[in-house]
Amino acid sequence: MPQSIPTPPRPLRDDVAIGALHARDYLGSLGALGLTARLKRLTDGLLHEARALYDELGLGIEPNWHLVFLLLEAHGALTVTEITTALGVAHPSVVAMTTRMIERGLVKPHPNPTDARSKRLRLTPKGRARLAAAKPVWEASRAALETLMGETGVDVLGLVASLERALEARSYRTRTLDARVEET
Amino acid sequence: MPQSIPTPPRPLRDDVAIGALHARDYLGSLGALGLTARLKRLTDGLLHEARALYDELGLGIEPNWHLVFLLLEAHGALTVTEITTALGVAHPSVVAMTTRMIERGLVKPHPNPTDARSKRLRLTPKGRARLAAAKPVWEASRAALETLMGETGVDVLGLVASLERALEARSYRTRTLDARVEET
DNA sequence: GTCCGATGCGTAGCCCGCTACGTACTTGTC
DNA sequence: GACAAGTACGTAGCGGGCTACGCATCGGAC
Repeated sequence: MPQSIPTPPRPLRDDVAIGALHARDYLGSLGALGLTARLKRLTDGLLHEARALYDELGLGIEPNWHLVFLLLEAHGALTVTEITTALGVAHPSVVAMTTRMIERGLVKPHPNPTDARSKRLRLTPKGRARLAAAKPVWEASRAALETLMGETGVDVLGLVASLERALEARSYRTRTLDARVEET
Repeated sequence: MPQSIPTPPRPLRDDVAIGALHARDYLGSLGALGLTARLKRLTDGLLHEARALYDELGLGIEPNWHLVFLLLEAHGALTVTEITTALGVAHPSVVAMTTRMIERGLVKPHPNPTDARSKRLRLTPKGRARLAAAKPVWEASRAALETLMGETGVDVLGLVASLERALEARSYRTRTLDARVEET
């Protein structure tokens, strides 16, 4: 039987400061209840650190453009929809990224001869230069992440893949609703 | 030796559509390079699903308020700073959350007799009612997450904790910079 | 050829996280 | 008591994600 949601341990007097509450301690004490918050903190932290690092190194790009760069390098020219399906995000997110990449002259839209609705995006010379400058950093980042994962002694990539698969098979929403019914 | 960043497999003709690229396949093929993006997708997905679920059930709260509710329930009244340190996020994020909770009448600020700069936040009756209504859902969510984690056969919470510890000891930024130097 | 549903892209609007900065109020020190 | 340094909170501004909606174009059915 899983531990239930913690109830007030001992309601302190309201005019008295609580003792030092530390994030890792508090979130950790919640078990699965704090999991999503911790994961969000973790991934947001990685993103923000990456952004700071990119600025520091003067890469002139956003960390999130990473995959778009690699995709365009590998395939020459892609439409917004193609990028969207490859990355598995909502298309407005891709539009937002590519729009800014276009504004900065890293990517250029070319009319699509066979379909006037879409346009193919291609890296500009400047975009290719930024990509080349960023690659060593990505390579270092990859090495750092592999070391980090190695330290944990867990197949992190495999775990992420199995979580993706599990949630694709049965969504978090469904799982929660089902668990709710069973309780009743 | 780790695999390096994939180079264009076979640059397609630009006016030709690429084959079906699927998110899980593409991101998975990148190994560690796609890890942060996949984690972000995963956690954002959980957040958005939770939001939709809360709306569907008419809870009238945001998923992220979860921890603030539990914290206030357990400690009666807390300042913004106390919540900030407990959750381990930047204080403007907490301000944003609590401001909206106050606007919706779930939380009420009380002047702090010993320090005019700060104010203590306390749940209102309405806030306590929302909390009570949400608890069963959190309980179901916890059960669902525990089952999900169990399916993976990995100690997910332990893994997250060890990642947090490892990154706290040596930041992602530092790790990447160091890996960069070693390459040179 | 015409019409209607499907598709591609863009915008609007909401919430999340962060850093940088401003403004009170406290506190420590001379 | 006065002043500097530190602290608590709030705001501004930037980037990220998503859903809902609008508009033009495509494509298949008739």
